Amino acid sequence: MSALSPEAPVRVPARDTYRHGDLRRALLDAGIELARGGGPEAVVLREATRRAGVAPNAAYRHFASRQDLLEAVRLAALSAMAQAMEKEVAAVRRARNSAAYARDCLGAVGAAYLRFAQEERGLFRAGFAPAQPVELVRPNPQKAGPGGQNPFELLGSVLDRMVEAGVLPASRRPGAEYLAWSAVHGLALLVIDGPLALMPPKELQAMSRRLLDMVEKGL
Amino acid sequence: MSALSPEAPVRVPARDTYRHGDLRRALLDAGIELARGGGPEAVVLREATRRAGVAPNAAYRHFASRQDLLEAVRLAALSAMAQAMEKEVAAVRRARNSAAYARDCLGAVGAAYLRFAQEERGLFRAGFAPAQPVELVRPNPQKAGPGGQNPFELLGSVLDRMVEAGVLPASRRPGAEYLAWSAVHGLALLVIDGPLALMPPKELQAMSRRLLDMVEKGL
DNA sequence: TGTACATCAGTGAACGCGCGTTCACTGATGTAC
DNA sequence: TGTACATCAGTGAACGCGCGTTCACTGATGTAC
Repeated sequence: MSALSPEAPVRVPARDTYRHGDLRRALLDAGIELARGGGPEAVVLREATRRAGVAPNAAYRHFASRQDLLEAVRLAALSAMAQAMEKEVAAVRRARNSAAYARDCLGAVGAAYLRFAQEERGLFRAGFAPAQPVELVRPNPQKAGPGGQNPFELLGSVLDRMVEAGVLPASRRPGAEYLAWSAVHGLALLVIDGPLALMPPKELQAMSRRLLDMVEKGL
Repeated sequence: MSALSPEAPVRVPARDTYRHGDLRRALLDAGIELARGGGPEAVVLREATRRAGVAPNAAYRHFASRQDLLEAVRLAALSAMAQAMEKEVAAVRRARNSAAYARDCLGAVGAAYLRFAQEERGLFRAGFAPAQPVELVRPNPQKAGPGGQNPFELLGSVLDRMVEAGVLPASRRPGAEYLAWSAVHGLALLVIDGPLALMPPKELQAMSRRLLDMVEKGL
């Protein structure tokens, strides 16, 4: 990944004026790229300004602190994740009965989550960099996908659909998102940071399917 | 936690000689205490030497680098965790039939894992600080509990017991530890770093039980 | 339509920080004779 | 039992590092008259 290489070509915007244009966006983009390459701890203010071709302190016109920039990156990461999930759910074919469809949607959400964790390891980690924990579950347009739902809400919708389709007893619905989330989140972390990092992709695929199966059956 | 407070009383060993005695042990203990208070990133070489009452570079007689110290702390953390798990499993009463007993043991392993994560948040995080991912699953006496098994092996033993008791079909045994681990690990992380941090302990308890239930049913 | 002026996005230089790590050293310990 | 000497655990001083952040500034922009 070029974001990781020390001599990565810095994209200097070649300004005609010393006014940047949209420095906030440029810093955020740089921050996202940094997170993509090295997770939350790679989001370094000075490096972001370097990539934007600007003096280090210029960042303070747009972000109150390094933490503030990181927070913006976090929201962007969650939004990207929501987008990936929406896309995967949208691709589920509606042909069969509603029960099977609802189940497939849950599978799609889980699979998208796991895929995102693997393909965007750095962003995934940045998305869960501890800030104030309250917010993660509340609606927030900044971390939503195109459909306006954040990852957590997307999972909730899919579970609702399962209740409607009669696949999930309504009595078991409350809190079910935490159970499903736990299982998938745990696997994601064991894969990207932990002992499953070396498992061949084939087996990993199978493991993911088994896990989603377990969740569905166990919910 | 006093380890976090900046003016924590530094325990100076009051050496009679300038020879320390067991500096390696003292540095390791300091490192563990640091991790306990602030997770892996709080394991700072200089601070460890400060707490041991020794010059910063003295650490290099016993650890090749900061990373090396952190690694030792990681093994200690996993060992502490194994110990907690062993204790909890040992406390399960054997009275009832073997099937119920096997199931209870799995519950005990999971519950101990979750409790350790909550009560020893920093150590827990240090235990999973990414190093070389291979090792986590292989036997290693340094991360074992008194019984000689590391956390992963403990989980495996309990699952074996379930197969013997006829609670878990043998065909589903291979890889089952990853499924169970994923679920519990995910919940642990959502609780200590994530959105479940604010959930009242009562509800958390219930959530844990539901999760372990899901695992057992879904395996 | 032209000018004066407030606004504010960026500059340049500097700060203090604590970190990990290296160097050449000193002085206690244990062993060989 | 006493002495010479190798060993090696700790010292003291210093290094370069990149970081986040603050200061007083400069110069382009947009607005009011």
